[in-house]
Amino acid sequence: MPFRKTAAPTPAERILATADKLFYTQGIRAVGVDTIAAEAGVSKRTLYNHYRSKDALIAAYLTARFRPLPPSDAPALEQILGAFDRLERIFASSNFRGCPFVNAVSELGDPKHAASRIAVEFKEQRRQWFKALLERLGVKDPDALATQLQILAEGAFATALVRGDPAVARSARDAAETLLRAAGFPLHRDTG
Amino acid sequence: MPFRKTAAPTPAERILATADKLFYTQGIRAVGVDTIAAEAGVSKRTLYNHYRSKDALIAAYLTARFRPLPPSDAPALEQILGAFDRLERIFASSNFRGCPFVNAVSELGDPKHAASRIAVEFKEQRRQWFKALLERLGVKDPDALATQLQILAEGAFATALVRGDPAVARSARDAAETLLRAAGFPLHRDTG
DNA sequence: ATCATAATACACAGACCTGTGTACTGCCAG
DNA sequence: CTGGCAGTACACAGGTCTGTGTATTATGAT
Repeated sequence: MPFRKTAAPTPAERILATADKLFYTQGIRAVGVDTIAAEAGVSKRTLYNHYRSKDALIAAYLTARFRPLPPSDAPALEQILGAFDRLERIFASSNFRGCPFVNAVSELGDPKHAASRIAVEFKEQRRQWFKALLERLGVKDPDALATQLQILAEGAFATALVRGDPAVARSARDAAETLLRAAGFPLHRDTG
Repeated sequence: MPFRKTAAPTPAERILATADKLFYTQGIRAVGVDTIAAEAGVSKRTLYNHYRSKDALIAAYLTARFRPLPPSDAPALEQILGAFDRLERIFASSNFRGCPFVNAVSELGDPKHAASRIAVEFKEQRRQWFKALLERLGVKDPDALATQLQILAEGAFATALVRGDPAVARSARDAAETLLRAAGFPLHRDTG
């Protein structure tokens, strides 16, 4: 089957894309499989032929969102602060509804659900991303600082969700800058 | 009706207490009114006589959780860092399930729901608590720093929820210390 | 003792949920 | 042309959900 990459999306892809949109914007428990199948232009039977249960579809939804940040050889400091800059754009997007992984954990509750494991792994991956860059910078305790930066990003997500104000990202970025400065990186100083 | 304060709780109180426990630990959408009524030892009719709808009960649940921090005349720095210390105990409690306000916003989605308003007000109240203490300290920009501290606390909540690790609170506290130090407060220095 | 209030038990409506069963249609490879 | 496969349409089971209706009992104030 040649040209699959540019051809129309398969039913499975449409189902996943629709689930992603609805799960994220309306909540996992709030959306039924009937709705997903209908919106994906697919019969419910087909949906269950591709995903054995709603839980499996939920797991697939989160797995598909689990993408590593693309590697870059830009300066480490730039990358770290750039991540916070990107948050503001994410928060400003019209359908922003918080972090899908945190939302899933919060909604599902059950720590034994696959969603919990995926969420933990995702967050740890993000933390490691920070850590690798901090190691490249040679800071004293990259692990601790990475955790702190990750907490800042997490807090920005939650606060942006509640307040509905993307500017929170800038506050988080400012705090990140302060933490980096305190770790010995002057950046450009605003005050002489 | 004398002795009401020490007498057995009224049905309305039992309903609210039960709703609080179940909503918080299992999720709002995951718990039905039948369950709440049964667990509160009350007929469903009674529940609906006290709360006109589940949404009203949700709002009452969050309103009841909306309690201001008790005023204290301890040193401002002590109070701020003490707040982060308390987080660790909160996170370690066996039924910790994240921030009920954030969870409600995340679960309900609808920004028009009363829960959203209550959550925004609660978070702003917390921020103002930080801000008042920072003003007392005479920091340069109390508003900005208050937001940053609030973001840290928020991030600690979400991270503790996902990771299930109360020690996150200490990371947040460390970051808060760094931010305060950078604002000109030496605290006690660990390093000469 | 009486009477209003409050709570109870219980059935029910109407909607929605996940998941399955079944029979039919279109399509494509051989 | 034909057989298999993927998808469709549609009904249904069995459960849960919110919210209401109704008739009965308990309680407490006067």
